[in-house]
Amino acid sequence: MNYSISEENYIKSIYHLQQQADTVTTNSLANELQTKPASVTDMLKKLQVKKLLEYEKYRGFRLNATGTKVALNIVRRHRLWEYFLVTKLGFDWDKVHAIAEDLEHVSSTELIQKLDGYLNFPQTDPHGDPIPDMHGKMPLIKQVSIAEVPDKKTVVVCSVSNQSPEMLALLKHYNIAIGTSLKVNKHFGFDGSVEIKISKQAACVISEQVAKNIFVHHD
Amino acid sequence: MNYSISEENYIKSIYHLQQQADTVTTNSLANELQTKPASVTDMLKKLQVKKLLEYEKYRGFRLNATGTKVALNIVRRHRLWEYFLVTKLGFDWDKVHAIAEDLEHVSSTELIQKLDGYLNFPQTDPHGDPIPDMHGKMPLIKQVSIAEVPDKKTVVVCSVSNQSPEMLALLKHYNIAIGTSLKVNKHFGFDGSVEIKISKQAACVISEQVAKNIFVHHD
DNA sequence: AATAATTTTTAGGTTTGTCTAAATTAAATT
DNA sequence: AATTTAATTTAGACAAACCTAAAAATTATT
Repeated sequence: MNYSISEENYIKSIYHLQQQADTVTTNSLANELQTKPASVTDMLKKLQVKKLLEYEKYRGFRLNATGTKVALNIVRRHRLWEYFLVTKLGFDWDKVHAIAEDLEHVSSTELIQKLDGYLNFPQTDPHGDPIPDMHGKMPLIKQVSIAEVPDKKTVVVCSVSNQSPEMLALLKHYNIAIGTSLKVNKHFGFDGSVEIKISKQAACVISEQVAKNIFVHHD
Repeated sequence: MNYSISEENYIKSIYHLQQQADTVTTNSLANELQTKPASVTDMLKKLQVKKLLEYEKYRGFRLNATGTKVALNIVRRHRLWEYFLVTKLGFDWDKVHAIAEDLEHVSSTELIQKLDGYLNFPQTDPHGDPIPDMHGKMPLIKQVSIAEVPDKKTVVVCSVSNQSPEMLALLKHYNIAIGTSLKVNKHFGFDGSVEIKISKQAACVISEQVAKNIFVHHD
């Protein structure tokens, strides 16, 4: 099956919204896609006819197994291209999203297979988000926020849940990026702040709010 | 200015047809694009309004300066992607066209700039066709068919004008590809056939017809 | 030069994806 | 429980890009 760019964008957005709430509403999807609720309803009918989702009028909707597989394929393409743009073309990781948004719709399976191999089968994209395999299987990467890491443990940053410009500025200031290895020295019970140490830099303290948004995995 | 995928396909096809005849007809364009003449007329009106071509009813049409620039940009993107697909992803050069056809419509200038740099500013695509630069300037590569090369000269294959499956099979048989270096030993006046020698392989004779279709430049 | 054949354009219709405005259903409030 | 508010859907239009069939213009043939 082949889907239009528009259909793919809807499928992908539904998939993303489902990660948070398990059933998606017309308004939230319209908002996500910067379109009008009436347009969403129109497209839902189409996707339902194509048997990609469960949909009951006025009741919300969610992707079924087929729809999820399609979504994961789009996510796979998106994240592989992001990885390519950062590691090969030298883009900053916070600037690749829009371009990957276009590239993800080029749907040659052979292209994606070869790209995957060329990139050496990366497990996560530059933001630390896992890249589904050909069959839609996500690599399991146990990730924990810094707030939950025991003292004295060394970990590797693998994703950042809040990607606002403010957060990115902060990360740049602390010199933290995906792949950065750091040691969690001590948690301060009073305000939940955490002292961390990055390789040869001086130790520094991050607030609980920041600690909760930086995810890491054991080394 | 930004153009739709459809508009870009029309512009590119007009450009290609202009290379041969200098004014393009509705039917030939319809044929090139696998569409109907009526659809072509519709699009021509649009492109005329956007001031990309000279068009007189019933009289044929051609891209103006602006249109040509747009076309060259699309050609540039197409050829850079083809080069990428072959040299980085390991595709066969005769299989990349369709995929590049999709990739060429991703129109981020920054993407193409970085891709160009990553590929080391190639002058020609895998078929030996020149890649226009950012401003639409084509690199001048003096190319001559093997039939015209003087005896005893060593040259590098840079393009093949006939790209039929039969021709490609022949090239594969002789072990000739873009970039292959070969020595032109001797022209046989009787039938125009030519003896060539490729690096460590035994010398072989190609027919005049083949010699006329393989273009080379001096080393 | 008149007619036949071909090419191109116009007229009007279809599909996809969007929209606004109105109607309907569900949820929240009193 | 009745009513107000909010969310969703329907109805009807619109633009882009395509189509078929008919009309108009050009080119070729006799």
